[in-house]
Parts: sequence; C-alpha cells; structure tokens
Amino acid sequence: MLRLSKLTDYAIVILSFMAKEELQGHTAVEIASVTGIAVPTVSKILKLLVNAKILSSTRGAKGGYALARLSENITIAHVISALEGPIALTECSISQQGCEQASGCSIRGNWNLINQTIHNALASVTLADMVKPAPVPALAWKQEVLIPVASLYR
Amino acid sequence: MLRLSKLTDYAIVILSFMAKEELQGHTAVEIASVTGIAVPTVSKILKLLVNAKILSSTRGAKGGYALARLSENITIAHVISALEGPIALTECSISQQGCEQASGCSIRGNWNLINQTIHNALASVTLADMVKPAPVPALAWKQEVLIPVASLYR
DNA sequence: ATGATTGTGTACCATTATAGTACTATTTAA
DNA sequence: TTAAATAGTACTATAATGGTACACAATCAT
Repeated sequence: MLRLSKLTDYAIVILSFMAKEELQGHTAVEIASVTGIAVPTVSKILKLLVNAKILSSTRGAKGGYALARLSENITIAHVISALEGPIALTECSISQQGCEQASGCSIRGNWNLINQTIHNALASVTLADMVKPAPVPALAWKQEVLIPVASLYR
Repeated sequence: MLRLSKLTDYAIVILSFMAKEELQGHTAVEIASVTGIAVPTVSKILKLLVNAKILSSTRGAKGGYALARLSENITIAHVISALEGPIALTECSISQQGCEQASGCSIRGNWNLINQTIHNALASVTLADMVKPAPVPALAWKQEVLIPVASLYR
C-alpha cells in the first residue's frame, strides 16, 4: 500500500502534540500517556528523532524532549527519513549502480524523477501545517463507509 | 523507506518490457525468461494485473498476455494500486473514521492532502514515459558510491 | 554525597507481511 | 483428444516490524 510504518505514524502524532506547545519540554512518560503509545516504543521513536536533530533532549531529573527547531522548519520528509531512512520507492533508486535486470531497466532516470516529485511533496508540508485546523472535508468524505479503527490496526 | 514491494517493482519491469511491443502478446514463460524472474512469481503478478484491467489475457494454446490499453494510458499509480491496494501512507487515510488517537489527530485532513499530492505525482507518469530513453543523469549521480546489486536485494 | 529521575544504548523475541512455490482446475487451438 | 496456456487456491520459509527488557549514564534535589 505504499504505506508508512506504524512507528513513523506514531512519530508524527507525537510531534504534532509537541508542536502545540513549541517551547515546552515533555518527558517520554508524559508523551506516552497523552498519545496512548507504550513508553518503550515512545522512547525508541524519540531517540531516533533526537539523532535526526529534529528533537533536542536533556538528561537527568527535570529532563525531557523538546523540538530542536520551530515547527515550520520541520518537514514531513525530514521526519520520514529519520524513521525509515532515505525516501525512495525502489531499492535501485538509492544507489544508482542498481538494476542489472537484463532488458527492463533503462528506467532509472525516470524512477528518479518520480522519487524526486514525491520527495518534494513530502518536503512541502511542515509540522506546523499538520497542526493547523484541517480544511473542510471534501464532499466525497461524507459518503465513505465508516470502519472501526480496531479493524485497521488489526 | 517508503518503498514499494518487490512484486510491484517486478510488475513495472514486466510492463515496461511489454510496452516495447505494445500490440504483441507474450506468455508467462516468455516474460519470465526475458526478465529473469521465476515463472510462478511472474504468473502471480500477471494475474493481478489482469484483475486490475491493466492486462488482458487469452487462455489455452496460443494464449498469453497483452496490454489492455495503450501504454500512454497506464499510469504508475494504477500499477501500484493493482499490486498493493489503495495508495495511502497511513491506515487512517484509507477509511476516514480513522484515528481515535486521544489528542493527536485533528490531522486527517492534512494527511489527505499529502496522499493526494503523492497520488497525483504517481498518476502523472505513464508506462510510455518509463520506456522513453532516460534523461541525462544529473551531476550528483556521478559522485555516488557504487554498490553491487546483490547486496541490495540481500 | 546520595538517591531519584530521566534519557541512551544494546540486545532480544514474537508477530506479521512478503516472496516464493506447488498443485489442481479450466480453457482453447490443433 | 491432447498439449499449451491461464486461473485459482493453499501452503511454507524468510525477513521485517513492532514491541520489550535491561544495564548504563547524566542530572537535579535534598
């Protein structure tokens, strides 16, 4: 489904929460309780975000995490690469020496274009955008069938 | 990594091959030998593409597969959804009743925007585009480190 | 100083998804 | 009727993901 991993999904939820009080710090435990995600999992995610310089951390009592930059300067593309590595749809797009597929692959250049386009799309949305009130739902939404979340996340 | 599954990757290689002689039919065995992908795997992929109306098939002796439409009318978005289901980065983007995440999720509308953008990017590239000679590689490419393919696909 | 609090790093396990395979049924041309 | 081809179903092994546990390091309050 071309989908993000759960961890990335969580990361964005966590960051959205933190973006609401930009300057304030939060502990892993606090974030876990607010978001409903298990503490060890939250820690794991926060650590990755710190490594990617998206969050800053202070250790020890009274420590915690805070955004390292303003939410306008944090893009979704950045968050995704922090959690999942470089954004690329195919293996052979990451390195270029890629595909030795006999005849099929004079395609690399074109894949590269697609990857670039997608990267741009993701880089054009910032955390600040995510926190803004959602635009009015399109008409189509209203006709959709409702499904309980439990069934989605198995 | 936001990556496509191998099967989808294969599918695009297969379709690219078929797009070179638009009108001609090919058997699963033939396609397998040209692309180097195992026959059962090829069959599986072809079947999915037939279900998605991207290919047409004729059974029996002298049967085989052919593009159901001109390659200009087959988009990458179409191929991806055939193999992986609806294109959406998060679970809650598929249905809308989605996320009951306590506080984090007034975000759906915004995710929807991202998904739409990405879908547009993928829908703007056709099979015909993929078969065209690749544009001149960007400068950056030349500086990349080469990695043997084997190490990529484990 | 000492202990409580909080992040860091590493390693591990269970579950799930993916890729691949095998087998049988169905269709059609010669 | 037989051979060639697709269609469908079910199964299995491998890899990736998500989640957990535990020992360590840093900092603050007392």
